[in-house]
Amino acid sequence: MKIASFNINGIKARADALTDWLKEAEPDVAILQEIKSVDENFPREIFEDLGYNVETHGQKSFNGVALLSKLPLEDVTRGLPGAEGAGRDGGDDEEARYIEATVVGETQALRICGLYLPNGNPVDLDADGTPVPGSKYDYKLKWFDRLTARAEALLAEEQPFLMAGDYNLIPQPEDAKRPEAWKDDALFRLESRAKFRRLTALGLTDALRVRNGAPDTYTFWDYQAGAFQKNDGIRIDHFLLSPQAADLLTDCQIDAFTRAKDKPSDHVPIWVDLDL
DNA sequence: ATGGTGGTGCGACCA
Repeated sequence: MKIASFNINGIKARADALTDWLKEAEPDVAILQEIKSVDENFPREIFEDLGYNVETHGQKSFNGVALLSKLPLEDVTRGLPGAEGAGRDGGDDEEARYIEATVVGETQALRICGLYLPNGNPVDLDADGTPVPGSKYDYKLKWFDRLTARAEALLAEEQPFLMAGDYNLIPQPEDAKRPEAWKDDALFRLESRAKFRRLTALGLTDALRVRNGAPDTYTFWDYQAGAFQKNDGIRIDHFLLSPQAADLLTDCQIDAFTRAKDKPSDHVPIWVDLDL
């Protein structure tokens, strides 16, 4: 089963590019981020015509995640648990960044968690260096904690699951062409990386890291300054697999070719193949 | 490096 993740940076601008890639790559499941659309305006018919079931968790203008699947999507839930009081304004977290569903393979079921982790910039710190409550950076770190809590709950079930999407996180210096340029950025600061490490240390496998240790392997290049042409990229889109899912992993690749086409997203797809 | 580009949706805000 081929499962892909793709931050499309707006469904309106990317409908054609996304359709072309789906026809070429033929994933069984596509986990989408930054649809930048409310549910009612997502052009679901385009993807239903290609044989996909469609589940969205949208929002006006920003964020928004979706799942496309050739197999039925069961037990769909929207939103990361722990939203109560977790918004930046102290209210509930209403940003559409998380969706879960179960797909049933030939031998067993797989829980799929699609996520769009907050960017976290600008980094806003108190005089003593602690993230300012209510700041974007504070929201990112707390969102990481909620994701980790969700992973702990799923791990307790000892079933195959994966958490995939745009983590807005560069795990290691080798995951950036110019790590020094990202030193103080929310995507690479040590506090952010510690959160990611804590999550993976629960026992989750970074699928690309174990399947493909090739250097200069990135999933995002800025639109500016010819970043893609210079391969001045970062690896921030990740597949984290539970132990039971990691046992089924047969491949993990990045479809960087999509970045060279017309009207590309600034991200490219990453996918895994699981033997289920 | 000061967003230099690009998306959403029509004024900013986000990345």
